[in-house]
Amino acid sequence: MSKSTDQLKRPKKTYHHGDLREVLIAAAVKIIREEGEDALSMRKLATNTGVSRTAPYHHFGDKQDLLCAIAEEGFRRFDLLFKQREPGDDLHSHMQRQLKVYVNFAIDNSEYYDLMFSSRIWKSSNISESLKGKAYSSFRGYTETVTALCENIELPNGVTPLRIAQLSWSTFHGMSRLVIDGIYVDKTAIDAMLDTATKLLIPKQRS
Amino acid sequence: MSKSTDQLKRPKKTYHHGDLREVLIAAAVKIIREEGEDALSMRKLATNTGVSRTAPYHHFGDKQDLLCAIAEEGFRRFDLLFKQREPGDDLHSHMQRQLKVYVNFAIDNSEYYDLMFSSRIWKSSNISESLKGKAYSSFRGYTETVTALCENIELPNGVTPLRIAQLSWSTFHGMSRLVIDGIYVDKTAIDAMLDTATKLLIPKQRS
DNA sequence: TCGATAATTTTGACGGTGTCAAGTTTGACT
DNA sequence: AGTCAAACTTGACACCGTCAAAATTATCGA
Repeated sequence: MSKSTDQLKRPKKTYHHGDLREVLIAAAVKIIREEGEDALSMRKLATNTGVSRTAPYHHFGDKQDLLCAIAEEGFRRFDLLFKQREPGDDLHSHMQRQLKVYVNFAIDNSEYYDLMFSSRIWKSSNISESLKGKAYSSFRGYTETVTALCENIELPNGVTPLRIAQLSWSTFHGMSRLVIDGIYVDKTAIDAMLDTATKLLIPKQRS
Repeated sequence: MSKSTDQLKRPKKTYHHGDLREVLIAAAVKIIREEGEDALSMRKLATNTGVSRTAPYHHFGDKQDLLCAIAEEGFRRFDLLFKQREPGDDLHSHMQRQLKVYVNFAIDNSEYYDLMFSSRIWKSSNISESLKGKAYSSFRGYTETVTALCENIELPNGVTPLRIAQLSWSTFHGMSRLVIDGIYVDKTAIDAMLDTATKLLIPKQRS
């Protein structure tokens, strides 16, 4: 009886299962984290969740579609971490902190990061528009921060803030991937590398 | 008659097919380049080559084993390109040129580069030792060049040549991957980014 | 030259995968 | 209460990696 009144504003709860969609995403992330991306199959995912093989196809048109949803969730979590700025923090210290946040996020949440920058997703034609939008807005935010940082700083000839942003993003992405993909094994060197990166790439002042 | 005398020194030609192993690698690379890595299956590879489904398993214990062989071939080709230094070229110009060689190789030969730095390969336990060796020697060579470059240069506090090598490698790897994986689409900006990278990361002289 | 031997390739089989088509159950709304 | 659509299941198909056993073929010693 009170049920029907609750119903008015509740888009989350779906008909049969509760909210299969969210459960599926969580279960998929769990499989990837514990057994690797290759171990994720739609069938295993369905079985683990307790539904039949093709049930997920009612929430995701495709396996690819599921992967996009996970990537998007990754960007959501990343933004939450990356956006926050401690008060009373000058821009340079803020930036320095954020770089570590970036790389640490990538390493500690590689289930997400892998998909956020997966070639399978970005090279395919059926990447979701919302994922694209989220990713681009992340990069735009990053570029703006770097640009602000470059004000009142004398840059070398022909070097623009945009270039520094692209370049440093490449650097942190590359570093993250080398660790995630198992090529760099010495994680303890990461901090030192980040410090060096800050000194060379993120300008404080140039003498 | 002359056949048996030829036989003395010829480890290449194998018994039945000729040299299936090399042919398989080439065919695999072709499939990856034309249809993407996902499209490569042992069965299709066999069919394309004109042998039965399981014939490749006599030359590669595993699909993984085949991928390792391709990656190794990739490092072989990369080394050929990267090693050569034009005479009468000072170290800094040499380095500047090599960075473009690196990124161009990665982009133009992504069939190889993808596998050379593939997490599937590097995170698995059955990566071949020879591949490991080849990869490490590549990085060592790079580090040595950067170190030589840093001689007589005053580096910022706490920055070592090794760090610069690691950092710049990360940068070029990251840049390559962002392009290869379809995240950076504007390839025309690459040259400008590389110039900026040289200015900031590869020291000529610090004022 | 022939026959043994080992390298090479094939056929058959098993369990796993993505996903489409058709049917069945179930919740919500009039 | 009955309709309708959303959610889910069962069945089927064409692939996939790879193991075991059989068949083929090249090489070498006699």
